[in-house]
Amino acid sequence: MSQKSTQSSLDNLRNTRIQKLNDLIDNGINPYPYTFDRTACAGELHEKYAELEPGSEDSKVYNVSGRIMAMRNNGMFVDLVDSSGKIQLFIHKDHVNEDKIKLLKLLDVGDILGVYGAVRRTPRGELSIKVSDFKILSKSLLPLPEKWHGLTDTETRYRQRYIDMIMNPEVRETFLKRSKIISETRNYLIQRGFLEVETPMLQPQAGGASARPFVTYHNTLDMQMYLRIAPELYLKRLLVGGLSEKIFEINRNFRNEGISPKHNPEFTMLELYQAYVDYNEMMVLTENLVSAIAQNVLGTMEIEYQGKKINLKPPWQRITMIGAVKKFTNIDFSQFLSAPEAAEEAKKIGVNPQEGDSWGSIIDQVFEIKVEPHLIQPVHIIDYPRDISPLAKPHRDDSRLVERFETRINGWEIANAFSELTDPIDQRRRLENQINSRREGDFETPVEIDEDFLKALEYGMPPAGGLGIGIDRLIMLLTDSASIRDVISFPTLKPRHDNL
RNA sequence: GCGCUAUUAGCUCAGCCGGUAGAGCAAUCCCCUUUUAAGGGAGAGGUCCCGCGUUCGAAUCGCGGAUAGCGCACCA
Repeated sequence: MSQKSTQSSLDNLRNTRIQKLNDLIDNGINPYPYTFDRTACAGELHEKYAELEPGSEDSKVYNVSGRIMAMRNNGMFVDLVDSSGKIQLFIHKDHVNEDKIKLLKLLDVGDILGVYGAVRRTPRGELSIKVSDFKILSKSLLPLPEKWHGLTDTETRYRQRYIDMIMNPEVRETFLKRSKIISETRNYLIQRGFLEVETPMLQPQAGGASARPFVTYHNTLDMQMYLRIAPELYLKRLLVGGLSEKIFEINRNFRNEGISPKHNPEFTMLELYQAYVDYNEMMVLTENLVSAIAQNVLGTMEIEYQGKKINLKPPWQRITMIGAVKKFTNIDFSQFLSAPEAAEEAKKIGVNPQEGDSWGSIIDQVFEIKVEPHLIQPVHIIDYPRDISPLAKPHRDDSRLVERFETRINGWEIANAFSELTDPIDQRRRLENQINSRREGDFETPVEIDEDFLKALEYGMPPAGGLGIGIDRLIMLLTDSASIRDVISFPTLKPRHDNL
């Protein structure tokens, strides 16, 4: 077998570039220098010289840097891209030292280049930099995907997000918006007196939600630990502590469950608590927060998601859960108060609850199947059954219900909020009931009570409204992204053991 | 976890009634030189995802596996 045939095509492409790298070094050039004195970016120049006439030029020299994305006419024309946009370079032997012109053939698409030159608009109208000198800032050894079709392979896009970002400007745009959405959220809350806090991700028991946790182990403490499924129980402890009457946390939760276009094992949650208010206040806060983010990041409250127009302008519609179910199924579950009766009614419309499911759980199942798909425009679904909401305060007018709402947009649960349960005796009873009704193979219900959380409540927690917003899904909506993987820079994937 | 679909050159894709692979782009060399997916020419580049099987012969058919996407289940 010849030596050549043992090399892959990629190896050959890479070796060609390594040869160029060595040629640069032989010419006394460091292909990986330390700095470049950048004085302008592409977008800035396009803005500044928008009025420059074709064929004319300015005398001011700028230093611009970025990645080479295309080369035409043997390097005479180069497309240079930085985070602000693209600008064409005009590298002509009349304006550049002869030795430097020779170096042009050692450049490749993908290299990071710094250039010095005046701005000029070509006779054909393309704003360009008439390069007088250039400096290689990083020699690229691996070829980028072709310029026309770009990178479309979903697996490579997610595994090597950096290529995805280089090739697909809309991907950069999405992550830019993600960053803005999160900082707008922070700004909004901080401006209104909320204090940002951090609570444990590594917890001795995973509480505050119903989900299967990731299990890990601490060696020195010699104990099993869990990655948090929610920060709720710790944030409430802080409310007991009185650190601030308004607190929030934006951070990761981890749930050891299925992966789908709407679920990633680690995802970002906003949870906030405000003392002395109830869930009514949380509804107002939710719609004001979400609509303000849309306005500030997108410049509009009217968005379009996968072809569906959604208007985020407050106020948002409110409907009780039982009322919503009645509206779409004609079944009034307030007339069927026992679980067997409710199950009977559910079966009539093709929803089949499991034996032993509670009244509230049956309504929830009917809601999910029969109502949820219709809720495209923002709507607060209020007053949930008590038995599926162990952390919410009983409804002041109806003991079977709690003061809880979930905000639906595009059918998705975007927010979940309650008048928080602050009665330590009731809270203990609810958590005990939950544990007692735990079924075989249920990995989602905690095995034991978080005694310290109950102890904290016994010291006295102020009445409070609490709100959780799934940030990734909100970002999906605001960026028109079909998959949660499109808004998480490195989504969870199985590692590959081949060479990809 | 189950089902469906996909996996061929660095990238984007053809080829799939079984006869041991093709294009465009990129890369290399030559020509041209104010281009915009620049143009013209030449040559090169492949474990057809992996394994086993059927067959005279498998990229193509069968079985098993890997990874991904989508759907279902679980959930936010």
